[in-house]
Amino acid sequence: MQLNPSERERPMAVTISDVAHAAGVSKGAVSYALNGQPGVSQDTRDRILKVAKDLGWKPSLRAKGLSSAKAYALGLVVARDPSLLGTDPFFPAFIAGIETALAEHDYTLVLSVATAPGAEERCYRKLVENGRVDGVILTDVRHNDSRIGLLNELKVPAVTLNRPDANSPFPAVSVDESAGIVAAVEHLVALGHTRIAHVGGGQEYIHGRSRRKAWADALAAAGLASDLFAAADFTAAGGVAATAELLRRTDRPTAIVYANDLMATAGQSYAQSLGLSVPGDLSITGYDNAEFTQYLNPPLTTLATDPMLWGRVAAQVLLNQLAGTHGGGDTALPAPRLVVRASTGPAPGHPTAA
Amino acid sequence: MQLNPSERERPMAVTISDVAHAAGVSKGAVSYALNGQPGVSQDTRDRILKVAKDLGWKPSLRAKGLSSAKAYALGLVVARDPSLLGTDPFFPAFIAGIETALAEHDYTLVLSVATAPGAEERCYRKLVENGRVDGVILTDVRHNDSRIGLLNELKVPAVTLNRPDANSPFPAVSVDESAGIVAAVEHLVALGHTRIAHVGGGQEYIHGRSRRKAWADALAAAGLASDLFAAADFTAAGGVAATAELLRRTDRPTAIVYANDLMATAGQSYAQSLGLSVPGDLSITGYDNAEFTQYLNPPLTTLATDPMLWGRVAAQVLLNQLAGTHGGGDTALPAPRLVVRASTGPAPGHPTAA
DNA sequence: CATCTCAACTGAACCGGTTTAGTAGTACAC
DNA sequence: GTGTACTACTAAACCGGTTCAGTTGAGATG
Repeated sequence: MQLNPSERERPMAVTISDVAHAAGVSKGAVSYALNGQPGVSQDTRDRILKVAKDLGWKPSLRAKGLSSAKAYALGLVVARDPSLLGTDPFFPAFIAGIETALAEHDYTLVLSVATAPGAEERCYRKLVENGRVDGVILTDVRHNDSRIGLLNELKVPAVTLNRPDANSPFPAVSVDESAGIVAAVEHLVALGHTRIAHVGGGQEYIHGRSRRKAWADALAAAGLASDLFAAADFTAAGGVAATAELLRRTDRPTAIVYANDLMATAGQSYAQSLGLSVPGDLSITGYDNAEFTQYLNPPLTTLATDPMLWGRVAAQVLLNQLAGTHGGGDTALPAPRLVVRASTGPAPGHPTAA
Repeated sequence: MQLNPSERERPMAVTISDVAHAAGVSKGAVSYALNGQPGVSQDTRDRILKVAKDLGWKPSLRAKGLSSAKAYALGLVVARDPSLLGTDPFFPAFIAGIETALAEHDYTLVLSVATAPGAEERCYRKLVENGRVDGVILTDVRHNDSRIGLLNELKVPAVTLNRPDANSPFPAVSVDESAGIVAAVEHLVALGHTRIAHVGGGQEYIHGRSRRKAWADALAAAGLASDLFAAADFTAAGGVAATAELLRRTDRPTAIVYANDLMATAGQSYAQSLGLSVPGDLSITGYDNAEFTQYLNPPLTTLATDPMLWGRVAAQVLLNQLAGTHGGGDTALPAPRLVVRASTGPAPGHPTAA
C-alpha cells in the first residue's frame, strides 16, 4: 500500500483499556466511573477520573455509537436549487442557531444539500438508514408533505418548522407568520392603500400558503378585496414576472406585499425601471429582513424574524425528544416584527401624502 | 425507563450475521462478497449479493467506522459572527458544491459553526479527536493562520481554500482573486478614472490582503498611486465607515473597488445618501456577484466567482487525499469574471462621459 | 500415489466502548 | 453461626462490521 499524507501515523488514541490498566481496574469500572453510574466507590472513581485525565483519554464516539446505537448527530436536509442557495439569508443563521444548541450536548450537525428534486427523500433515507443521525429537522414544509410519511416510516424522531397540514406526529416549532403579514397589511392600510397586492411564494410550501392566506384575511378584515394576487416562487426572476403581471393590470396596486425580500428587491427594481417611484407610486414590503435590504434604494420595509432562535429552539426540542423529556406539544416563537423603512409611504392621492 | 417518541421501536436492522445465516455462509464471506474482495467464488458471491438485497441489508456505518477507524465524513468549520452569517452568499453555494462531491462517495458533511473567536479551534479539535471526520476543509484562511499548525498537530488531512502564507503541508484549491481585482481596476482605468480607492476586507484574511495587493499592483501597472485605501471588515457597517472616510478626503476618489458585495452595496447606499450620483460622481465595484446586486439601484458591477465549483473541487481533492490518490499539488480554478453593470461609468469630466 | 498449491471458505479476534451476570467481601439481623 | 442484603467490583458478552489465521477439498505435479 502506498504511503500518503492521510497515513501519517496519528498517535494511537488512548482507549478505555489503557485507562483501566493504568488504574488497576476493569474496563467496566472505568465505564461506570466516567458515566457517573453507581458501582464504584468514591475513592476508586476519583482515581479513575484522575488517571483518565492524565492519560488524556477521550471516549471514542464511534465505539460509543456502536454499542449504544446512537449517532450523536442531528440531520438537516436543505432542498434548494443550488443557484438559489446563496440568496436566502435564512439558512446560515438558522444553522448557527442549531449549532448553539448542539454544542452544549456534544451533538453535531450533519448537513445534506439536495439539489435534484427526488434527491431530498433519498437524502433523508440515507442519513437515517446509515445511522448517521438520531433525528432530523424538517424545514420548508410543503402542502401534504410526503416527507412526513417517510420519516414516520423510518421511525426517526423529527421536528418540523411550523405545523404541517398533513397529519404529523412530530412536534413543531412555529412562528406566527400570519401576524407578520397582517402587520404589514395594516401598516399599508393605515397609509391609505386600498389596492394592496401580494406576490406569493411557492404555494406548495405551507409558509407560502399561510402568507397568502394572512394577506387575504387582513384585507378582508379591512373590508378590502383580495383579488390582486400573483403567484411566484421566492426567486428574483419569479418576483419580477409577478410584479410585471400586477403592474400591467388596469387596476394596478398601489402597494405590494411580497412573500420574501428577494422578490421584493427584484420587484422594486423592476417597478423603478418602469419609471414608477417607490414609494410615491408603489409601496413595497418584503419578508426576512435580509441584511442588504436596508441598503436598497429606497431601503425596504420588511418583516424581521429570528432564524437563529428558530434553529436553536428546533434543535433543543429535538434533543429533548431524544432524551425523552419533551412534553410533546408545539412550541410558539415570537411573531415577526415589522421594520418600517422608506419603501412604504402614503397611497397616491391619500391625504397623508405629501 | 419512560416511553417516548424516540423509542417507537425501529425495526431492528438486518445485520451481516442475518445475511450470513440466510445465505448459509460465514460473516467473513459476506463481508468479502460485498466489498468485492477475493475469497469467494462467483456463484457464492452472487448468492450472497442476492440474499443481502432481498433482506434489504444496509451495512452499518457505525460498525464499519469502528473497525476501519474511519468516520466517512468531512468537516467544515465556519467561523462567522452569527449576525453576518446570512449576508455571505458564498457558503451556501460552497457547501452545495461539497455535497455534490461527497454524495458520490457515501461521505457526509459535518458542519460546525464557531461564533465565538476561540471556539473555532475547539471545534476542529473536537471534530478530529472525537473521530467525527476523516478530513477537514479550511476556509477564510488567515495571515499566519494558527489552524494550520493545529491541524498538523492533530494529524488530520485537510485542504485549504487558497494557499496560506504560513507554511502549509496541505494541498490548496485556489482562485486567482488578484486577476479579478485587476480586471475591475483595468475596467475603471479604461473609463478614465485616476483616483481609484479600495475598501478592503479584513486584512487578517489572506483574501483580504491579496485583494488589496492586487488593487495596488493594478494601479501601479497603470502608473497610478495606491494611496486611497480604507480598511474595513467585509461588513456593511464597516463598508459605510470606510466609504465615509474616503469621501471626506479632499482628493476624494471617483471610483471605489470594494472587497465584497455587501460593503459595496452599503457604500453605494451611503454615497447616494450624501447626494452623490452613482456612477456619475462615483463608480463602484463589488466582489462575489451576490444575487441581489443585479437588483440594486443602480445594479452593481462586480466579480463573479463559482463557489459551488470551489466546494466540489475542494471536497474532491480531500477525498483523493484520503484515498491516497492525490498528487500533492495545488489546484487552480478559473479566475473571477468581471460582470459590468450600471454602477460603473466614465470618470467625471472624462471625454467618454455624457 | 504422495505431495504441493491454491481457491474458497470458516472461526475467531478485533475495533472501543456499554452492559449484564456473577463473585467476593462486609455488615447486619436473628 | 448462618442467612440475607448490599456494595464494589470483574469477566465476558455484545454492538456489527473487517480481517487474520487456519482448514478443507480439488486439481496439478513429480
